[in-house]
Amino acid sequence: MSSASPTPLSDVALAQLLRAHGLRATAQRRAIYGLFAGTANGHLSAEEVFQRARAQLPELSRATVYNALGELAEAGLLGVVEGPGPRQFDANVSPHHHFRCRRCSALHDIEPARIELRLREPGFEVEQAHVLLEGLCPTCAGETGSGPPRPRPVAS
Amino acid sequence: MSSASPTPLSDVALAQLLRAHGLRATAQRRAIYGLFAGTANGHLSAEEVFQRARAQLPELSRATVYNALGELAEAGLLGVVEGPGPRQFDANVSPHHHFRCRRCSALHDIEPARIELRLREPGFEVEQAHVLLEGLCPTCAGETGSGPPRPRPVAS
DNA sequence: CTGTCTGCAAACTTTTTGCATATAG
DNA sequence: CTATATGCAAAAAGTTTGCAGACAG
Repeated sequence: MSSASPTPLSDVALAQLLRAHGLRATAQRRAIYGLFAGTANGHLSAEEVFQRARAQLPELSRATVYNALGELAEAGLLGVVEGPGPRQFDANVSPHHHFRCRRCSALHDIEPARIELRLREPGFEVEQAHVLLEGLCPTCAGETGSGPPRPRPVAS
Repeated sequence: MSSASPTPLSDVALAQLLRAHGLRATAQRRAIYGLFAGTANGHLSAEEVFQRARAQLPELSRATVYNALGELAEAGLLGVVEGPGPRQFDANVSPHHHFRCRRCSALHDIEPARIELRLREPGFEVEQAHVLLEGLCPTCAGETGSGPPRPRPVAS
């Protein structure tokens, strides 16, 4: 979780990806989307994107960040995670779920294949499901409450 | 869904409920919580609460509404639903899930019993699950795309 | 009475918008 | 060259806060 950036994706590749999705490959969009390509399954808020991207493009404005993120999300290149606090944008576009540990506060990605979900309610046509599970992760479940509860700050 | 208000709850009952939860039974809180008691499983935003409650208490201010809603939620009398757009407060405190129709934007409550959910991931101890389903509700699924797609603004 | 709650207004955070300029294709 | 994207700044939307006065208990 510390520095897993398995897909540094070249500027050229970024540009091609953007254009393949009907977006002009501007420097701003390349920088912004590049952040996600280099952040594995990281979740970033608009403000975080703004701060990081501005390191490369000091002229960058928030409006552009919001525009770009919205366009990237609409193009299907980014996922959006709503919740308490600011909207989070997610490099992981493939549908997936989350597990939050009530002890260490870590947020784990859960692959859809790992979850068995069925709605027994006639008439409703389910197209997508967002599941947030809460409880104890393997690590914290192992430490049988003997250790002190670690309220890990925020991390991800 | 139109006017199911099975529990009009008297002012006295409201006051007792509030005090039972450690909150002073002020006129504002009675009016605000009364809205929910009369709204079955309705979801209301802070602004909607403000508008409706002000009908009874013209002096009511937004700050008080936000304060009261926060206190009611913290006291366990209201649930909070985060999502796109404003925070929604929920009269239904018992754990349950939601289904949002992508056509009419309505938010339906789904009882936990209606959902079959299992995590096939060893080590994780699930204690709670929050499921948000998206798709077509019975009404919109019935209108087989023949009717014009109604991107109903916001309504709820 | 006393501590909590309210109303007001202002600040704050997050996101959107209008318009002139810059740039991708 | 032309349509689209950017930057700036201001506004909109949602929420929180500080403080003097009001009210529940």
